[in-house]
Amino acid sequence: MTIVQLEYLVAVDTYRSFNKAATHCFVTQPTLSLQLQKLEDVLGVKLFERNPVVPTKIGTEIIEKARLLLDDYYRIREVAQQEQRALAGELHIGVITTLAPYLIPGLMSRFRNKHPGVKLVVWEETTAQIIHKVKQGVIDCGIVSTPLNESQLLEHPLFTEKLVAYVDTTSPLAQKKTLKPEDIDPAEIWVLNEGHCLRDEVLKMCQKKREQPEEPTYAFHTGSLETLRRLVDENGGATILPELALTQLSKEQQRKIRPFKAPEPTRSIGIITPKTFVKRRMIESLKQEIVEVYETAIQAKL
DNA sequence: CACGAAGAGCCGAGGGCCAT
DNA sequence: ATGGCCCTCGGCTCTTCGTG
Repeated sequence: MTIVQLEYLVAVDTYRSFNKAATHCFVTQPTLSLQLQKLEDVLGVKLFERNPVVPTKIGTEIIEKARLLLDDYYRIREVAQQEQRALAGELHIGVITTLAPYLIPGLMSRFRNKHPGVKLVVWEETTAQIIHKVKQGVIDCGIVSTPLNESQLLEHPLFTEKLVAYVDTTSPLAQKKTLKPEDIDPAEIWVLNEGHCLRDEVLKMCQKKREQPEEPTYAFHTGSLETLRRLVDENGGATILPELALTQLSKEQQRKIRPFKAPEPTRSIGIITPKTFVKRRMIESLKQEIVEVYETAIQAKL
């Protein structure tokens, strides 16, 4: 049994025609027929019915295994090719909406300068959508809040950022210089809509010391931290923001920041990939650039 | 290292089968 | 009868392996 025979097998299944499969494999039809015949001889089973070309029951089972095996074979080749070449190609990344506006602009320009051969394609999504797309192979990796504990995925840690309160001057919370999570009433803060991991983290954090879990009173369905911040500016109240969202604030806005007392609440950001991910060098470079963008942004804020 | 035999893989030509 | 599809056959090229 050879890889070529398995490629012919899968091609015949795909095109359901020896002729079209042969054209696709860049050989003549007799060559493909002969190889398939040999494969059938070696395996001792008939893989296809002819006229019309339909896989047999055992053929269907074998084709399924052949597809998996060829997938691994192509991955091995890609790994070897990547080692030989400069970084090139496309890298599809999913980024959670609470991170993308503060990370991606800087990351795009840095990455393009260092790796001009790589085209970054970024998808701004919720965590659930990113997990789904990574598992489906639609995107190569996702930048999300970790841990997720998904058995099919690998998590590569990037950085841990602090969470702070953003409090309007009219709020009683503004009287304190530092806060404890239990100072904040979850029913009285602006939060993201459902599906965003930061919403869950914030509600969990504020409800730790409360007996009855509370749902936020304010109803505004947004996935944007900028909208939350402006809601506080215009309507009063408070919200919880990650550190990266504090860059580029005006002096007046900076006065609304209230850090938490130690141990400060944080969120961990990491890259998720399928366990069998291929573009290792690209993702390693991506990790390095993200950490540098984060550190530069945090230092600029200080 | 050079050479020849054997085997593998390919192609074009031609034939058989089947549906229209 | 015709056309499409697949199989078989004969011959060519290339690679591998054994031998001197």
